Amino acid sequence: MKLTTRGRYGLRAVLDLAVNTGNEAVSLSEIAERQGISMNYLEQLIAKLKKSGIVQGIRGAQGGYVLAMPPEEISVGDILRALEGDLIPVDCSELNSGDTPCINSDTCVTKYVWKRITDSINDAVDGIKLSDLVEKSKEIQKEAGIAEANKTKQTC
Amino acid sequence: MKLTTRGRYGLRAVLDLAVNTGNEAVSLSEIAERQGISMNYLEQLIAKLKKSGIVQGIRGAQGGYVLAMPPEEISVGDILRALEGDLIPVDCSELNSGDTPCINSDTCVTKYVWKRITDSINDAVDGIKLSDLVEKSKEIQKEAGIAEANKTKQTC
DNA sequence: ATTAAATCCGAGTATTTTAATAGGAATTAA
DNA sequence: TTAATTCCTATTAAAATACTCGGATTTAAT
Repeated sequence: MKLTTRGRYGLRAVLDLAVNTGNEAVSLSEIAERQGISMNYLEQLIAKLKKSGIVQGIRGAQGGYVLAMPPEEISVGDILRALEGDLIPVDCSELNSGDTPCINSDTCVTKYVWKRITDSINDAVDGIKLSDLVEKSKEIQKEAGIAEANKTKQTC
Repeated sequence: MKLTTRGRYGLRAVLDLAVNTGNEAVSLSEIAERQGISMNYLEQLIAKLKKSGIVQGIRGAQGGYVLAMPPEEISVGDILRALEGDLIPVDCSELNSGDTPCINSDTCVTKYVWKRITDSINDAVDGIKLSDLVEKSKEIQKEAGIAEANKTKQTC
């Protein structure tokens, strides 16, 4: 029941992008350095975010990435699902229409459990917008003093 | 963000035990057969449940397992945590006191996300008691007709 | 036109986790 | 005494994860 580094790194990357976007696009190398994540790996994560329409790539020199939408319109749920796939605790046809119908659907009781977990997770992450995190981030930066940079490798 | 077979099989095993307990203990081979789970594997799962004080083993011939508490006092959360470990989406010191304190705790913003997810999952599973599932199971059995047995291998 | 900075794309790989299997020791009712 | 059963530990095949690597393509700046 863990998120992978895809979700963890990826969310931090999008937040970094949102916080550090000015007039110009933000390059992957900048994000990778600030967040202490390998650029090669980050590349794969941002590809997923691009495919889901969360970020937009700008090719060529001085290129980079920008958010494809205003941060108010991007939920943490959108980001995590782009990176991790559907946030469902089990492969169950009652939760995922893509699955072949379950033979035991009639007598299955645990499906109620899986449904509750699924809904609670998705409600939670959809209730948080990227803009909320950006705001929180700016508050915290103010409190901690702008000088204090992010030098250490973070795992979550 | 998936439960493993430990959580899925294990919950089904406990439910099977709860539903099929009469005056005598229920043997693992019975549960394994009814649920279509390898007995050797189930053994490992039930060991975790025993360690967490959810079931009690009765050794020797005609032995088996019984619930260590009435099903009203066992939550699905208790069962899943016994099988999967803490239901937390990331290894973060803000969520798990066992972790070494995070260096970035001051400037970390994603921790708010992890906290919300953690709380929502645990609230959801702690709100469902084993007795709720047993009841549901009996309702469904009645509807489906008692004759219809669980012959197929179920994955969730 | 050339160069350098960047995204884009697909292949390969070491490590870890999962999902088992296997074998045997200990216990106890019949 | 036997058979049924829990209990315990070790091993292993397959899958997933978390990367690394090499190169093609695009484009702003010179």
